[in-house]
Amino acid sequence: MKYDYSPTIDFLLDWYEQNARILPWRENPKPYYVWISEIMLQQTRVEAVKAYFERFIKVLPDSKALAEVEEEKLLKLWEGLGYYNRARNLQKAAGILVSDYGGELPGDYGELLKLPGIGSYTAGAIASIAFHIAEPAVDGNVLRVMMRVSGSFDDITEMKVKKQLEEDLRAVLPKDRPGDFNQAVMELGATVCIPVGKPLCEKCPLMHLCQAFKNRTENRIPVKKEKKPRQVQERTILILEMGGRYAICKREKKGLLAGMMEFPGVPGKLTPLMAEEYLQDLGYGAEELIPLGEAKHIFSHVEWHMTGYLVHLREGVAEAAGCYKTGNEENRASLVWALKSEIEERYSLPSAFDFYRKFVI
DNA sequence: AAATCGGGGAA
DNA sequence: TTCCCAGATTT
Repeated sequence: MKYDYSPTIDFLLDWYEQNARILPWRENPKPYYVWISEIMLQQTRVEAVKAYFERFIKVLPDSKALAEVEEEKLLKLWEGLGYYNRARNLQKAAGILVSDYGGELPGDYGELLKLPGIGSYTAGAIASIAFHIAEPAVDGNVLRVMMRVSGSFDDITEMKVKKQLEEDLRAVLPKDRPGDFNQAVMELGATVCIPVGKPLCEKCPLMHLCQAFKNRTENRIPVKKEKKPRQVQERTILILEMGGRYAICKREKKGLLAGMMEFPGVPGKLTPLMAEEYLQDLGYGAEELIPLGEAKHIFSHVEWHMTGYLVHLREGVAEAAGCYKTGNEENRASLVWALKSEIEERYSLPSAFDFYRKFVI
């Protein structure tokens, strides 16, 4: 249902002036900085983004630098942030900016929306914050705050609900300060109208006009569909060591952790005997096989239960084997024999492997 | 419309 | 444990 949010505007703008947090990307909200920060902030908390943002713009200060950087270096900068296609889309978009837009972001909502990695939220955020264009930026915060304000039990996981809210907000957005308004709602959602635990309604500038507060339904809004349980995958991780170097290989181009580096892995939970046999079949004669224990890593929709072994190989056997076949995965991925320092400084090894990474010395 | 894609902090 | 985060893209 359509709702008139215009009464919230002045309260939100006044509140934001007093309560805006100091954030790195707010100090100088030029389009490139707003863009990078907004991409990093997708499904990621402000606190986690701060350090990544500062390091990123130091190494890649503009879209030209981003367009030209080696992918390996880009992914290393992104290591640990997750959703790695965000980084690749960032670089694709930078290439388009350099070739079609003189290296600058376009000050137009529709043009922004065309760029890879930029959807309706991010286009609105960049347009309003960096260019003062009156477009809404509806994220999870805005949906939660506004559904509570209007007392709506609409399911916010449905796209049409988001579309409706965007439409309602576009109609009333203050033309002089659209960026401040959008940020005000998000700030309020992050610090007062919080998603988990009891919202701090007594501190809220919208308390007197909030339907959820009036009806005491703030803890029942927003409504969301329940998500399906995660699938559990057993996996055996092999840390192959030979002459002080460790084997890592590139994951497939598609799917989970696409194109990131990993320790060789095999689907299933292998016992020491099975692991030894597996290596033998591949032509790797293990000198010693040390169980490293079990580790769990939880992704959003999959759960890895890992069993790890440290395998000391005899010098030369790896060359004999030539390449490494990773379990049931059809392709044969060539191994990179890396030093500890190279794994730390050069190759992007996702956090999923943190537990076993410790055993690389 | 539903599934996929990371990781971490808080309750 | 579960939830959810300044979502976008693919199926």
